[in-house]
Order: sequence, then structure tokens, then C-alpha cells
Amino acid sequence: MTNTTLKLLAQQLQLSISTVSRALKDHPDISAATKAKVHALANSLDYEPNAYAIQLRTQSSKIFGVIVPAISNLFYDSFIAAVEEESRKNGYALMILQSSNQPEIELDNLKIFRQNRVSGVFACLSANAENLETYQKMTEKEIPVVFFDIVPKDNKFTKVRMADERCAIIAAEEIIKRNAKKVLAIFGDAGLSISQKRKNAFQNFMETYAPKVHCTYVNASSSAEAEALFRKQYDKTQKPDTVFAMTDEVLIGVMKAVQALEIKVPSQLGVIGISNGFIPNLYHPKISYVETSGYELGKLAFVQMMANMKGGKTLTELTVEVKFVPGESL
Amino acid sequence: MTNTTLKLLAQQLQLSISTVSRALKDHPDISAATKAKVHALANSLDYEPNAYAIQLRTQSSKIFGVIVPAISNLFYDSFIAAVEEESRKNGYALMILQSSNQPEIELDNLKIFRQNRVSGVFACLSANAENLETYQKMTEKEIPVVFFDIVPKDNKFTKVRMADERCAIIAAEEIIKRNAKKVLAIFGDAGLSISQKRKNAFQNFMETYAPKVHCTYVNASSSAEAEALFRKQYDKTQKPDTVFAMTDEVLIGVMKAVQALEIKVPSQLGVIGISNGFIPNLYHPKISYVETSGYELGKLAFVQMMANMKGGKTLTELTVEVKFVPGESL
DNA sequence: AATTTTATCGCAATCGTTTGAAATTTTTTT
DNA sequence: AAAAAAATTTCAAACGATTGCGATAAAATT
Repeated sequence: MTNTTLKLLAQQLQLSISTVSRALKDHPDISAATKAKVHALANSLDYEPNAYAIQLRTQSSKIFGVIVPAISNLFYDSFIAAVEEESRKNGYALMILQSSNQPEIELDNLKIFRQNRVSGVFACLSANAENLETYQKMTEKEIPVVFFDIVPKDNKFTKVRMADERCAIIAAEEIIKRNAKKVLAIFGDAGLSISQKRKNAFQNFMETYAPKVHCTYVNASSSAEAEALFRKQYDKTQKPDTVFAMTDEVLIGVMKAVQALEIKVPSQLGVIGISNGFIPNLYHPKISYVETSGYELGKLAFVQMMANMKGGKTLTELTVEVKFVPGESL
Repeated sequence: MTNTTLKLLAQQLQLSISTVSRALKDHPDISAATKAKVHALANSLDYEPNAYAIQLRTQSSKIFGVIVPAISNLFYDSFIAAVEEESRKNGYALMILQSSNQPEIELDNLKIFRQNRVSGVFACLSANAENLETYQKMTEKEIPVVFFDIVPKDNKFTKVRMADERCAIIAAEEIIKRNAKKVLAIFGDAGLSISQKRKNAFQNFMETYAPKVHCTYVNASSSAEAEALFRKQYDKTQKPDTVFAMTDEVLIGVMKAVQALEIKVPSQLGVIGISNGFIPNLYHPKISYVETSGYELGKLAFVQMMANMKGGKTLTELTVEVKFVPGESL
């Protein structure tokens, strides 16, 4: 079954290809009668314009590339969902690839994007990679790149991210409000800059505004590690009365221990996390958390992308607002 | 910054476009010396073949379309991850769109796929839609469609899905093994055929092999509803000793109630679910579940797609195996 | 030395669409 | 009725790559 083309329509209607093309897009040059005929035949023959031909001719694809470490991730998927939604509204489609945190795959994927001449790329750096050179080249070739979540330090790139420091500070505020005496703060992988930032902000705030509160700071790069760390700390005679989980991963680990040890929340232990809300609401009582919405971030990223495409370079770093969502765990 | 093209390379090297093209793909007609020169320049100029031109010329895109109700879904994201992985290995990229369970959006998305002349489509029907006509047209135009998870009844389509009945039966077997006396079985949305299937299979099995076990069957279309239903049942004097949760959503609701009521698992209540494993492992003790792997399904779907593309029509319905994963909740 | 092979390379059409400019037809103006 | 203006349609050149076939040059065969 061969596809319907402009040529075919033109032949059947005894018209030129250009007339058919213009008729299909309501060009004022074409008479109403002709337009009607063309549309009629196009419909009955299920004409679908060939996106490749268009893109080749117009040198602009209606496709954005998205690259994330993993699609199956509570945070990224809502980001992707938001970007997809906005893209669709604006006539764009999404090409989504995952790097699996492997630099080579990330490069492969970027190559695919370039070969498909995507109009722009939304990128979350893979943990290990430092291949900014490739991204640099893309922006030079007028392919805007909007980084999100895990972004390069270099500020010649456009980035959107959560207000990481604010997250940590809001959590610290709430902890202080609740009169915590002994806090266990568990952060993510020590290698990630986001962990550093949040830890510094948190620690700084606590030391400034509540110097008497005893805080223990640790890092966990997995759920299991977080669980083990928590158990170890909770084994001591001087048990923490409050625990702060920087990520969902950490929270999951903590809550496993909490359930296993049958610790009463919030009476024996206050719990607060940073999350998009899905995990905290899985438990009873609901865990209080500082909300970081991948969805909101996606919306923001899209706006940035559009701005980038129109008005030259907007080399800014935008952050999306965060807010405290009270549960019953603190 | 203009993109590097074959023409540009040809000009700079004083060669014809065809020679450059052939050199780049190691055509035997071209001398080693020429090949070397061409490759050298292509590298230094960051030549990337224009995918549109290739696809236009060769009439074949290296892109698959994927359409799901929502990307941010514990099940679909692992399916997508698997398909993406296989696609990348085979030189394909993925175009992913979500229907949000809205038929119009689903149609829009299919149009985008057609316009991009995707090589094939992986589709999960949106709950409400019955637009099989469009899918029918696609298969007629030689665009293979592989349905997954929520598939059409019509068996002229290629579909892969979980062994739904088997899931329910395995769960029933385990429940019987554990000598349950009173079972509360909570299924998903009554409108979905998958709920029907699982319910029928479960009920059938129980009545045949354990007629003395008292079973209560209910449907819940949300987490909150499942929680409410469970609480209501657990309020009775004759409490269930075992609960079966057909979906993660149901399980989440049940577990909220379990935590709130401080029910001891498994001593006071046995719990078993059907899941890909993420949610069941969030709790302590770990919930036992029948594993339905979106990942495995994705792999299977991909194999089917490739088969479909090569050897004409393979109108089969394949199911992926499921297995019981013991936790400590039953 | 003339002829045939073989190794290299170029020509030109093609994929389906867009678009400036020219050509044609129709309508309006003088 | 002739000329000018407006409306409608067509021509033809792109966009960037692929590929069958023909052309040229070098090597091998008589």
C-alpha cells in the first residue's frame, strides 16, 4: 500500500503539486472551489503530509529530544509527562531516550538527536558523565539545550532546577519549629552536587538558627544503605527524635526500618522528607515533605525552551518554587 | 552555524557527492586513500547524516512510536524502559506520546506517528477509546502495531500481555496453601476487562479447589476506595485473615489501612498482591506478590514487533510468564 | 601496441514538500 | 475594446541523501 502524496493528488485532480500544497494549507492564492476539491480528495485518500519531506525542506523539525538517566523514575516521569503535554499543545512531538547513567549511551543518544535534527534537547546529565563538550557543540549549532535537575555547573548553559537550598532550609525550619532535640539528616549520594548543596544549606541553617540542636549528617546512595544507617543510629542510647530524608530513596529506607522496629510516628520519631509526594503518601501517617514537583519543573523547562528558540540565548538558571506539605509525621 | 552536508564535504574535497556518500559507508568502489580523506574531513567537521533526507530517500524511518495512557506509571515506565533499551540496540529511536486516556489525544498522537512514518507502533489502548479503525488503517498501510497490556478483543491484531488469569490463579494457590479461612479479594476498576478476567479466574479457582474458604469479592477503582473498602470489611466481627490486592493501587490503599489500624502482618493478616515489585518492597514486612514485569513485557513486545516487520503478519496473542515472589506477608 | 578487465569516480534521477517568481486566466478600469 | 489590475495556477529550484548506470583512468591480458 503506497502512501498518498501531493503528487498523487495533483495527478488525480489535474492540478500542479504546488496548487495542491497551497490548497491544503489554505493559502489565499487558491480559489475556494479548488480548495474544496483538494480537501475532499485528500480526506478520502487519507493524505498525511510526510514529516520528513517537510523537515528536510523547511529545515526545522517539530521534535524535541529528552534525555534522562532512566524513564522509570518517580521524578523524571512526571517531568516528562509535563514536557510531553506542553509539547503536544504546541505541535511538537518528543523523542525520549535514557542514558542509564552511562556516558557512552548518553553520547549515542545525543548523536541520534543530532541526526534527527531535533529542535531542542531537554537533558538531565548522567551521574558519571562530563561530556559537556558535546552539549556545547549542540548549542553552537543552534540546538538549544535546557538542562534540568542534574545540571552542569558551568553557567553558560540554560538550566532549570528545584530550589535545592530552599528545600533544605524549609525542612530545617519545620524541624526547628517542632522543637527537635536530636536530628538525623540523611542525604543522597555524596558524589552528587545536589547532595552537597542541600547538605550545606541545611547544616548552615541549623547551626545558625538552632545551634543547640544536635545534628548528625550522613550520606546514603541507596535505599538499603539509608535503612542500615538509620538502624545503626537508632540503636544508640541517645536516639534521634527527628529524621530528615533528602530523597525518596532515603525515605523508603528509613520507613522500612521504622516499620520493622515498630517506631511510632510522630510520637517517637518525627519524619520529614523532600519528594514529589507520591512516596510520602504511601504511609500512615502521611509523611510531611517539602514538595519538589517534576511536573512544575517540566512546565518551566518548556517555557525556557521556547524562549531559547525565539530570542537568542537566554543563559539563565531558573528554579521552581518549593513548598512545605504537612503530613502527620512531624 | 550551518550543518555539514555531503555537498559541503564534496566541495572541499573536490569530489562528487556520491563518492563522498559511498566513502562514508565503506563502499568497495571507493579507494582506501579517498575513504581516509573523506573520513578525516567528516570527523573534523562533525558531519552527521541528516536523518530526514535518509528517511525520505529510503522510505524507512528508524523510529518506533509508543503510546501509553500515562508515562508516569509504575508499570508503563518499565515497559517503555525495556522497549527503549532494545530499540537502541537495534538502531531505532523511540517517539513516546501519552493519551491521558483521552480518545482525541490518542488520535492526534497516531496522526503524528503517521506523519513521521514511524516503522511501527507499540500501543496501549486508552481506557475509553474504541478507535480501532485508525489502528486497522495503520496495519493496512504496513505499519505494524503491537498492542500491550490493554489490548483490543479483536484477534486480527498482534498483542502481548500479562497472563492475567494465571496471575490470579497463582495468587489463589498461594492463599489456599497458607490455609486461609476468610479472604477479602479486592479487584481493580470493574469496567476494565482485565479486572473481570482476573476476578473470574480467581473466583473460579477458589470455588473449585477450596470451596470451604469464605471469600468476599469487591472492586475498587482508586487507592482511597480500596482503603475504605478494606476498613469497612475489617470492621466486622468476622475479620478477613487474608487480603488479595489485584493491583498496586489497591495494595497501597490496603496498606494504608493496615498501618493505621496497626494490624500485624502476617500474623493477624496475610497480604498478597499482583505487582511489578516496587510497591510491595516498600513495606516491612515485604509483601508477597505475583510478579508481572512490564520490563519482560516490553522485551516480548519488541520481539513481536521485529517479527511483524520481517515476516508479514503474525497475528498472535502472546503472554509473558508470571511467577510468585514470596515476601514475608503471607 | 591494441584490447579487455578492473578499480575508481561522477551523473542524474529520485524521495515529498515548500516557495519565490513567472505564467496564465479572469476581472476591472479606462 | 484595449489596457491594467487582480486572481489563480504552474514552473522549477531547492532541502540532503541514496543508488543504478555510465564514464574515465589504471592495470592486466593478449
